[in-house]
Amino acid sequence: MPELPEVETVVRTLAPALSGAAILSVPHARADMVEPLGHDLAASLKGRRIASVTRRAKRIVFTLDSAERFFVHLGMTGQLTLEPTDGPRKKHTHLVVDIAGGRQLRLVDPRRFGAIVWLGKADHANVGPEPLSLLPEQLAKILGRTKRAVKTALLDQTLLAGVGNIYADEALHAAGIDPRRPGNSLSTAEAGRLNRALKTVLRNAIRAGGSSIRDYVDANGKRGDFQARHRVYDREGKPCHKCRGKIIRIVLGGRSTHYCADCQS
DNA sequence: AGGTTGACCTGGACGC
DNA sequence: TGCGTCCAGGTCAACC
Repeated sequence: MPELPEVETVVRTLAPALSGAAILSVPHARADMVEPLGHDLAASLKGRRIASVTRRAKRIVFTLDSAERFFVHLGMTGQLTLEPTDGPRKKHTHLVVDIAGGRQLRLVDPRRFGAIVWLGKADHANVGPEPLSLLPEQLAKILGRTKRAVKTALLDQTLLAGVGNIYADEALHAAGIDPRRPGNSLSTAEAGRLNRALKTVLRNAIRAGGSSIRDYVDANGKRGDFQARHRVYDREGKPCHKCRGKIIRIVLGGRSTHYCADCQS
């Protein structure tokens, strides 16, 4: 579900409420969703304060007053919300953190593709640069090193962090680039266009509060609006907004891929 | 070694 | 109504 704009929206709705807040206890943490396996999350969090809530890639990062960190990854169906302590607990609630002031931070994730990862003082591993602060020559270099389809390369989190299936398709459409093109076949100008398109699409999506296809909500339970402005994602058979061409759907690297047969080739 | 495929899960939409 | 099939904002490990 959640890509960079959705995760960023969750962070922005959580941070004001949680910065400086005290963690009272951890009444529930599903053991098989905590990494490293067997780590005692409750013991690590109890009595600490949350210094900040930030985003890195698709990860919601909590920094404690001890300078230790953990992050929540939402997988496909994760929802991280703030609820009143006495509010009803939804099915598939896998993490509950008691916060001072009668609030609970809760993770609901039916498919359980998400995770709660204790970092301690270690750094994030295996995540590429952030697309919102990427220079055009950096993107050109990243793509120039692979002959995989450019769409597939954009999804590789070790190359670029935070872009997922929706925004890869949307950015390639905005840049007018065929998603099947080998990464190393893009010209410098095309890489530059793609770099700009990624930033524009991601920023607009953040401004709209993300895309809610089915599950995604922010920390207050509110859905995003960006799905109404998708140009290609989930628009198979519909007309292209740019050229009236037909949006087609193919499978690339095992992922559903949408593009305009006319203005992206 | 780079690149592709299936597995991990639940639930909603669809067809019969 | 009730099955069975397919699909989904992500990421790994296991394979060619």
